[in-house]
Amino acid sequence: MFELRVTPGGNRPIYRQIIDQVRQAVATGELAVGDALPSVRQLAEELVLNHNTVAKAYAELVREGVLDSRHGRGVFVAKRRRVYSAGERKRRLDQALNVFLSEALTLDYTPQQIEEAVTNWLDQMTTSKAKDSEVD
Amino acid sequence: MFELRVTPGGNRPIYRQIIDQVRQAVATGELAVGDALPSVRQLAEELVLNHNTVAKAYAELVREGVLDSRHGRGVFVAKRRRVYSAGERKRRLDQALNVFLSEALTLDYTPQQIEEAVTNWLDQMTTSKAKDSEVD
DNA sequence: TATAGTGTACTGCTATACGTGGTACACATA
DNA sequence: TATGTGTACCACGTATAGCAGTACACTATA
Repeated sequence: MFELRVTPGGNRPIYRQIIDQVRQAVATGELAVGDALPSVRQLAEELVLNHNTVAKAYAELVREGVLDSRHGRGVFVAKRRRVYSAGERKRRLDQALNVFLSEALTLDYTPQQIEEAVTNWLDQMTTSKAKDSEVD
Repeated sequence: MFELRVTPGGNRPIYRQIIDQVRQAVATGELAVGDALPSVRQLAEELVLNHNTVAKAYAELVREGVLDSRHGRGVFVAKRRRVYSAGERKRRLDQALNVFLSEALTLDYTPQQIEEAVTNWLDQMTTSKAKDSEVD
């Protein structure tokens, strides 16, 4: 079962935390294509949040192509699809990478340690569930 | 010479962009220990910003241990030092890594492509200038 | 000593983001 | 018909981002 945890008052906004965790769950295969997510109000009640906050997170995930929403039915994990142009896609990766590496290097981790951490996480995230991902 | 570029109205706050770029410049060695940074007002004028915005970015970098500020003299690249406990340090790395990987995987990059991108950037960032970093 | 440049700390103001609370409507399903 | 769904509002309070201006203490240099 898909579990979500959230910490209000953290450095990261609540709806962002939801986005991060859903992204990760989809990436690892913990949530498979077609799986239903908890309804807006149900998840809001679980996490003691306002339903608008949950809806905001879901809406962004739909915009990103991670989720599909069907009016009156619920929200579901979407079939993999590209929502950004090639340039925009690369631009977003570069920015994310730049932010991450600057942070890691500032924390005084060595390049070796960083590469190792990345590899470990990727292994951990992708070996848990088999996934078929065809990419150009 | 150390150059900075900033885009207002972007998804990332201006003072954050300054922080990111200074972090990166220090990490790559483009800015060496002891180097002076542009003064608060000078940089503010260059970037057409308020000096408070620059001061805010510098203040955070001082808090992180990246910069030293000497009253009446200026701000300088600090000698490497740890400002976080071991636990906090790891916690921050994990969060940064989680955010980055979720983003990259959502963008539909494969683990192989991600590892390659990380390696390339680290090479590019660290081969430009030699750095001595002793880590436990 | 006087002056200029430095970091720092305020106050006030505007705009935006975040989150809550409530209401309402259209859709789907049993 | 009744219930649960996504979605779209509005109002409100709080926090963050950024600008503008002012002020003060420090440092260096003429």
